[in-house]
Amino acid sequence: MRPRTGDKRERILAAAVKVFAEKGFYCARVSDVAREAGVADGTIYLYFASKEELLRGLFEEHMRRIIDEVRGLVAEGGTPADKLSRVFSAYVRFAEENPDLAEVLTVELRESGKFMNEFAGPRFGDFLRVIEEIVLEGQEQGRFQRHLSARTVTRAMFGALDEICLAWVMSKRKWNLKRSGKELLEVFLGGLLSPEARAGADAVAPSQGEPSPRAAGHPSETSVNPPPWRNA
Amino acid sequence: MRPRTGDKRERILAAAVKVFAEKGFYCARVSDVAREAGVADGTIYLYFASKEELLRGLFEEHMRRIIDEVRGLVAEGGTPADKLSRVFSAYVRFAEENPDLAEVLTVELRESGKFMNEFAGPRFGDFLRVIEEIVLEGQEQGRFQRHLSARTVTRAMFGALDEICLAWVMSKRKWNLKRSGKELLEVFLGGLLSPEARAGADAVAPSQGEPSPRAAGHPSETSVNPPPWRNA
Amino acid sequence: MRPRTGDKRERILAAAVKVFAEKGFYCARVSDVAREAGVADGTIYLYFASKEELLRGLFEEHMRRIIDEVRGLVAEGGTPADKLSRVFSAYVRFAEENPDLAEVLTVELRESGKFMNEFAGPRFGDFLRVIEEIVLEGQEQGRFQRHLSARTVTRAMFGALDEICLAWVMSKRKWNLKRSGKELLEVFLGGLLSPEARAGADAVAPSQGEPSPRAAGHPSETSVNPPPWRNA
Amino acid sequence: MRPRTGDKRERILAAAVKVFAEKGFYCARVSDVAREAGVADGTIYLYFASKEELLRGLFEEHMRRIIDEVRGLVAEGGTPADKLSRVFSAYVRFAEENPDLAEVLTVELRESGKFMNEFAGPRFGDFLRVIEEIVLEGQEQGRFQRHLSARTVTRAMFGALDEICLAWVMSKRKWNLKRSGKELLEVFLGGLLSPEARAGADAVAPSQGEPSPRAAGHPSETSVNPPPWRNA
DNA sequence: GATGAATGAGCATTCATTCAT
DNA sequence: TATGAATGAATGCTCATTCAT
Repeated sequence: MRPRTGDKRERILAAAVKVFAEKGFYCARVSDVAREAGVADGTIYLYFASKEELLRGLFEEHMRRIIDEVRGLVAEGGTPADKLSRVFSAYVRFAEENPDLAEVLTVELRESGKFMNEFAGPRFGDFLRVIEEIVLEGQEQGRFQRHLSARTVTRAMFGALDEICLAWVMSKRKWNLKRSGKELLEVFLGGLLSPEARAGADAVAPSQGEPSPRAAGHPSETSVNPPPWRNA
Repeated sequence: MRPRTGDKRERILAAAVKVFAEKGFYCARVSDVAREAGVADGTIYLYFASKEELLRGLFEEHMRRIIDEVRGLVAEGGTPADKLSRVFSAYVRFAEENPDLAEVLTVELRESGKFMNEFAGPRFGDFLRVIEEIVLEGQEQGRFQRHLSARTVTRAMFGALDEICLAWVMSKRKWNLKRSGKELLEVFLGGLLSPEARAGADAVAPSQGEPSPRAAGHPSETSVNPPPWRNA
Repeated sequence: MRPRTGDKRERILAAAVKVFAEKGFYCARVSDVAREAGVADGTIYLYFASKEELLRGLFEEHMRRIIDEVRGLVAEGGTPADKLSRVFSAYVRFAEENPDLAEVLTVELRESGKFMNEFAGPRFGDFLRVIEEIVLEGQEQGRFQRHLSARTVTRAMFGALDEICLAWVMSKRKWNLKRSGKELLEVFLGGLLSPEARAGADAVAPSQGEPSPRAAGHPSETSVNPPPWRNA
Repeated sequence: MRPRTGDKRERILAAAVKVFAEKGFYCARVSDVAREAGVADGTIYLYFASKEELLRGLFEEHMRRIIDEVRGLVAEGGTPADKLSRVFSAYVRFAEENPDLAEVLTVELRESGKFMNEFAGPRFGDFLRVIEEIVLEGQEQGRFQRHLSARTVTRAMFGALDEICLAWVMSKRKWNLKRSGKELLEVFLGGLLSPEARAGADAVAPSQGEPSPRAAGHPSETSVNPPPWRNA
């Protein structure tokens, strides 16, 4: 019944994600987005004040969703390691399911400090804070090493995850991203867990459950995980 | 009136680093670079075929230097952990000493996959390969966990380091980057080292030399390491 | 304020004719054409892909019209001499009525062989072919001398007509072009007609109707037909 | 012994002819001319004040030679028809021997009225005047039709000759230009000669000396004189 | 004289944004 | 609301010309 008023805004945002991912924000023309969305150029300005506002809108919209989802995952409880595990999985799944969006958020987030500071910053900070709280919780519980800066570790985890996802997107999705996410989690937990926690049952040992996994290591691995670079 | 410092090509490259870092590649005007370099607009085109070639030149030039330096560090020998330690330190020092360049390399490296694949790719791949070889060596020696994908770990390390450095640059260098680099190394070695290696003397235990450092963790730490986000 | 006369594309083409005639294609700036047309610079690019395409468009448009008109004149029938007479008259009238256009077509047609061959060539060839057919017809009927190359004669007629018109245009229209056209026709028919045809009634004897016209020749003539050169 | 001071000027002029013929005056770069001449860009400015002066110099130089040559031919005496015959032959030979120069003089002479009026005009006028005098002489002697404007006829002859030569140059010299020149002369004399002169022995009847020349006319002719247009 | 690196005015073209319909 | 033709400021790049060597 509703004449899909909201629909058009969504179509524009979706088109923007696709076009920005393809050509980059600066190379993308507003008319490209309009064509992709099936609306007139001018129509975009009924919903967004400018091309930059369109990017900001895109950011706000999706980051809110992502943060909400991550908060939900954290609220499910469990050990901090469990929570991190869920967050890593969610992040990877998100990138797999929305590669264009992942690319835009990842790449454009960095383009221009001005941009980032002006509006990407706040939301992005919220996102990092949610993760940081998990790390802090782990440190308070004595499960994570206390002498590490939670902030640094958090940002590092984000950087690592983000880089892996970007590499995966840019390489045209040529390898198993889920598995990479699990390895990442394993590495970070390995580095984070305190000796006591490590001795206990807390550790999430993803691939260690399989006895003598892949003893030969990298040779066979190559076919499983094609190099993130070497795109040619 | 005209500064005679250094070769004109170098002056242009240096100016490009500064201007691109300030405004981003797309927002920077060629005439901005020219003014910064103290040359006429046209002069830039005597050394670079286009604005894009200027960026490419900047990339080539500096990546080569960085890779050479890293290779030198690796050639100094020692355990893989030692090598990683030196690489992490060098990377951090590089970012500290060339924040503008670090920002440009980091940010523009991501802008547009086309871009990356065309010319950033090769050099960037070389860089990653050098690190990957350290990881592979560690795995072959049984010091690093064999079941992890060296490629994934390598890319994750780069992503983490890069993110930390970018955060530091963007936050106007408000905290001790060297220390963050050491923590990063500790986390990754913690996740990488095999149980046997961990038991031995191989582990680089950066902050563990100080007995129970900063048991209170984050509260006091906050003032030491201001948040990487929260730029205001 | 904005003149609504005619279609915008037409206005731009008309402006281009005027500006190109005044300053020549290469010296004319696109913004000159825009100002003359009363549109914004960018508007021109809604109708023509480039400055060069604007010239091509101008060519196509007018040559088509001219060729159609000449074809119509030929279709009216009569002896080949009659047809040539009509074509010569039409050409002269066209130059008189569209001096700017005549100048552009004439001058730019020659500028650069690349140019000519690429797009002026086809239409221009069509134009010449129409005339050549008249000459061939005359030769077949035995009215025109058969040993002459129809092609050479055709091209010579075009060159002569064109030169006369250009001289007239460049001299600021200072003399009677129609009369020059008639003389030209007379000269060419004099050279073309076969002895038999000349003896018959076929010859168009333009000024011979007037008994011993202007026996004194050039002295008095000078004031009637000011020199085509000597523009001052 | 002379260090060839004049030599360099000649080399530059020759290079300019070649380059201007290839790319046209406006598309040719001064550095193209310099490279072709084997001198530095700046050197050109030791001999010519500007790019335009270079063109003007080229014009002056060659037109003077041409005019002198034509004057010499006229001074050889004979009937006006003989003189015209020699002039036509010389013009054609000139184009055959200097196609690049012919193209430049022909094409650039027309590009831009400003150009022509400012400096090409005078020399070009001299050239035409020499021919006009032949025509006037013929009219005074009663050999050429008196009622025709000598000026118009002269300009027409030039236009026709010029057009034929240009077509020949542009078509990559694909046919016999000398023969076309002879036909042109024949046509013009045919149109010019007064009935009395025609009856006498004055007429130059180029191909009529050969009995029943080419009775079949144009069919076989096609292979002799490939079409001036139809470049493809 | 000769050079060619450097200059910077000039211009074609793009594209975010507007607004009459 | 929606349109898309029109706008015109903005900018990468060219190239004739200069001048220190």
